Amino acid sequence: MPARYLVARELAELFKALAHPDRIRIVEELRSGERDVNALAIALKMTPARTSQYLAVLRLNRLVEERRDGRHHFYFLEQPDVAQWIVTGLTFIERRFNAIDPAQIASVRAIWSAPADPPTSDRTEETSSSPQKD
Amino acid sequence: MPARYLVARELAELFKALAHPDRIRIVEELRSGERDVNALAIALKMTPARTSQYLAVLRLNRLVEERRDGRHHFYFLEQPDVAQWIVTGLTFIERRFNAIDPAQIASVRAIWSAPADPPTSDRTEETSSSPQKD
DNA sequence: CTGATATATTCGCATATGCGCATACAACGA
DNA sequence: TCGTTGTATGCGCATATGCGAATATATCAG
Repeated sequence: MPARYLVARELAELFKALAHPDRIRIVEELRSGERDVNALAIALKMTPARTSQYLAVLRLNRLVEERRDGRHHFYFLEQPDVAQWIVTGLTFIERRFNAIDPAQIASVRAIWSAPADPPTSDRTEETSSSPQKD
Repeated sequence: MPARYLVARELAELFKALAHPDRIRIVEELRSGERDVNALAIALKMTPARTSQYLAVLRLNRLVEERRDGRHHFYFLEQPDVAQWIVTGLTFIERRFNAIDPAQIASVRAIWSAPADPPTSDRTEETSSSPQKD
């Protein structure tokens, strides 16, 4: 079995794992440290169920790891470098359509490239009005 | 509309475009210069129809460009850096499963990282036994 | 220990998208 | 016109997605 094809297949799996906006945003969120499922769900405005499913996909691809503490399941980047790699990918979407203002990409690049924000010390119980730089 | 989500969506489109082994291999082939559809189809052991479809996906995502010369449609990387970026992605699949021998990844990395082979001067008419380092 | 609550995962189902294939169609050169 | 080259279309199938409900699992009160 040709090695090049095998490797291409695994690469394709990696790309598939990241081929969803919400999964990319999860990686983005985790740059600044571990989060539990609920905190992620709130930050990304998703249900815990979907959040958990996306995390499962990322976990299967060895992109995140789980740490349990009581009822909370904390997730963190298993390979933090992947975040920077994704940022590099912004280079290749700048020429895509005109759907995106280059200034928006620049601002997102700045956010991702900046030293990660420490996790806000919010309690996970707060269900709304968490500060977001969306 | 939150900029971060918009950008994440475009990134996800990029990942989707690359989320198939054959499309990755097309990028790989094009590292060494432009190829026409038939040459790619032969090298990748696919039908011209599928090859053309995959090229269309890559073209929509601004990863390849087309140059027509008579009956032949030549394709080449619009953003050659994307090949090196994909190679970097190999870093993140080395820990995936044990499906792949690390030595295989290393060899593929070497192939991709090496200065691209000049296109073999094969005629496109040869339908089999083209030299491959699979 | 029992029951109630908080947290996270899994399941079932409907819909959408991607894939592979075959085939029809279009563009070009001889 | 005829063969070559490439693209577009339609079909069957598999997989991904989104959502709500059901099911764990852990904590806590009594």
